[in-house]
Amino acid sequence: MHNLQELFDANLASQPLSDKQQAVLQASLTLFADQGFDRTTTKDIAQLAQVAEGTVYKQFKTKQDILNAILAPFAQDVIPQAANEFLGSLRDQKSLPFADFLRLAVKDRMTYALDNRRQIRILVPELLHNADLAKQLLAGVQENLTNQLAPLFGHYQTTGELVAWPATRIMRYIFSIVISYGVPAIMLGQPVDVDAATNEATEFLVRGLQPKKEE
Amino acid sequence: MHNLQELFDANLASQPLSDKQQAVLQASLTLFADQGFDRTTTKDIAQLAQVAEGTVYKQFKTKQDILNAILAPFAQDVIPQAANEFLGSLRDQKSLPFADFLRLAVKDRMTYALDNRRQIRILVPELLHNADLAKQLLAGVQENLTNQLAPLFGHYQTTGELVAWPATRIMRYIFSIVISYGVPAIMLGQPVDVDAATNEATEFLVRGLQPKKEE
Amino acid sequence: MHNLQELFDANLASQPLSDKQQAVLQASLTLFADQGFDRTTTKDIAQLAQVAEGTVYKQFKTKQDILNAILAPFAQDVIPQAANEFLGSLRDQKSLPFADFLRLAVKDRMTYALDNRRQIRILVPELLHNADLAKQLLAGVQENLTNQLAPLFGHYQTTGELVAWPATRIMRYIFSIVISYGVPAIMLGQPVDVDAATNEATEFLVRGLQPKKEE
Amino acid sequence: MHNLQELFDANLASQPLSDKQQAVLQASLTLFADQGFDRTTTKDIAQLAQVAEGTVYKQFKTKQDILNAILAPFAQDVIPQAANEFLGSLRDQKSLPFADFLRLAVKDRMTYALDNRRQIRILVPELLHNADLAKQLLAGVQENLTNQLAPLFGHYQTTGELVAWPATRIMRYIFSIVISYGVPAIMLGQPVDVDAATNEATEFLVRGLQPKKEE
DNA sequence: TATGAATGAGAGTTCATTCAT
DNA sequence: TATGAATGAACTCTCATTCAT
Repeated sequence: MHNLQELFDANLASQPLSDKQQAVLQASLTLFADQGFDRTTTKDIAQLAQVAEGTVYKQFKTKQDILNAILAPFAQDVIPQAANEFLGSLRDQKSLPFADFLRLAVKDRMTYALDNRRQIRILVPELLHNADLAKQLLAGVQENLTNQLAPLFGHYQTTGELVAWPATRIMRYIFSIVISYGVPAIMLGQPVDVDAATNEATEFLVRGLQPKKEE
Repeated sequence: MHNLQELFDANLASQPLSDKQQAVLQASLTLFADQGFDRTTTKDIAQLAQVAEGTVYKQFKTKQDILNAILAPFAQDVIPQAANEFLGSLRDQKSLPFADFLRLAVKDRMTYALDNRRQIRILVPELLHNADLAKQLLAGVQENLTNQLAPLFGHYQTTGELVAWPATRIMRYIFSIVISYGVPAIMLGQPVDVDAATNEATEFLVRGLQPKKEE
Repeated sequence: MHNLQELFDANLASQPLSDKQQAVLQASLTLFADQGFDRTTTKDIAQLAQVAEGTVYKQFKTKQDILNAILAPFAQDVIPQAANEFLGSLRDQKSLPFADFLRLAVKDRMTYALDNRRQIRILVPELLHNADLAKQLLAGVQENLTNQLAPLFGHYQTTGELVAWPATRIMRYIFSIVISYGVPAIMLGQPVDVDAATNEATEFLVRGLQPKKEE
Repeated sequence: MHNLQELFDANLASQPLSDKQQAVLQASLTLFADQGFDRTTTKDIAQLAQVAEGTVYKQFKTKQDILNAILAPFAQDVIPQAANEFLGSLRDQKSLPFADFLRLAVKDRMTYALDNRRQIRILVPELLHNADLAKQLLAGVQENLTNQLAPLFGHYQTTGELVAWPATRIMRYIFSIVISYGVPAIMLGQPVDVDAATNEATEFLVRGLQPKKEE
């Protein structure tokens, strides 16, 4: 399960949210992503969710709480969960050549990003205007990557398939290249050919991350 | 002149803007970047600019107009201008090895991004919630890069120093790697060692963009 | 039975009110007295009464109806009832010296006021913002006192123990002095030594209401 | 200047309040007194004051602030000021017989209460639901009376014109009798014949507060 | 009968914008 | 030109009341 949306839905199901409350969250997700949090009124949300405005406030005390309910899984559970899950499956395949591992990882993360376009559209502006959230998220990601990815990279560095750079640096490149292919979809809603993008991105990353002959 | 701020100032100077109007724009730039457009009130702007609220509306008919005055240079003139300027200087140095050219380009663009952190912080959320602006900007960048960079890349591809990929693809990689080094500064205001970052980024890009031996 | 609370409960018992409805009224009495009618929500009432919000509306069609159910006994039945009861017992003791009668009356009314602190706390603001209720109550009290107390005062005026003022004037002084000793309890919940207060109040009232030697 | 209204107005004049802001306060005073604070909407206030609703919030940040602006003078400055002023004038007339002093004091305070009916109507419900305000006010009054009235009473006790009770007890009787004559005006807006009421009240108080022959 | 989720009118408050000075 | 008091539409949020279960 790599889709934040699914985790999000699962999260909601774990709380006893009525159909109408679910509708409120779905409507909020859509509207916050399209228009931004500040440009979305609670009236808009109520209309799209087909409920009364008061209903919006039955589950969530404030409009900000709705945003939190949408973003909390990102900053707290969802990202690490997804990463663990993904990394768990990778660990069993250490025998894979680095290029194949990279292809899998790139495709996985690219799919993940595309599946959660709307959450990303909401998260990005929030990170820019909320330094606390930004630091919290960065710390979570940092810790997760350091603990989980460093060993994996270490393995491929030992086999001579991966350049001997710090895990953070390697991740920076993978992450930014993957994101760069997601931007048209996230920003403009344009469709992305995941397989083609994966191939292109992987091809470039493998070149850049392979040790040189003399290294 | 690679600093958008300078172009921006120059732009303003071309119009007859009083000192107070300049102060309004400076205050708006700061506040929009820090708190976001929607969370900045015209009262905030007036206070920071040390003018009366009515004065804000002497030059700009609406709050949105202030945003436009800040962002217009990006989407219309400033980016292409800067690119032209930069490219012009590069064209004279075609004899440079690709790695040196790349290092110059990376440092230039990284400095550029860092110098214009605040504008980027304003622009990004706006692009996410304003598809028109996004398309307009993308088109401008696209055209600029295609017309100006394609020949440059062609040159290095001819000399066998640059892999035979389309200009767009090459630019995507350069751009996303450069941006990845700017993120901590843009998002969190953390200082960046431009020289170290340039070296790291260039090292990786050169590896990834060099033709393989057998190519 | 001098406690309005008891009459109130008796009143309620005469109507077929379920335990839950009783709980609603008790909770309302407490909350209206502490926070005021307007600052008490039906949710507050439901929570304190340990019933669902809908249950509040089974017996009482509106929130205002609850207030009426609490205040009606005051304006209609309760005050006159209590007065009659009190006066009946006094009539049998006409032989009492005025000072002793006054002491009994003062203690009785002071106890009464203290026992019904909460109702008074609710009633006072309501009287200030509801001229009709105020007139209704005043008329009831006036009539009651005129009919019942005037003869009693007449008796003591005949015996030369009570100054020859109109019953209303005499009652005004008794009432306001009694109330003045109840204020700390009613307003601040501070305990009152009823016996000491009775003695003080009676001492002063007897001085003020005794005919002068030459009268 | 015994009218709280005048002190209040003076207070406002000391702040630079525009005509519209004054109108807002006047309208609030009227409406809070007539309907109660909670039953008065800011729309009501704006309409009566003939201003826009936003104007209500130019001087006062919240509706509660308007209430504070009306009540603050009572709890903080105005009551002590008025008392001092009154007491100062009395001190020069120590030679007055107690009965004449009492008549002056009663008339003064009765006029004061009647002139400030509306503030009292607002203050009373607020005191009942706001223990802090109640304590604050009580403390202020207590201190003021103790410091200023005790000596005055002491004087008349020395001359044998006033019973040897504590100042608090004496004040309690004066205050409650005066208030009792103000109630019809405060509660129902009925006119009061101040001179007649003063005579009645003074007559009773003098009887009750004169030392007995044998004392 | 009792529940509590749902309702929606209306409350307090904000803020971009206007305009008399 | 610059001011800032004034505006009023629109926002977030509350809460008395209803009604399907």
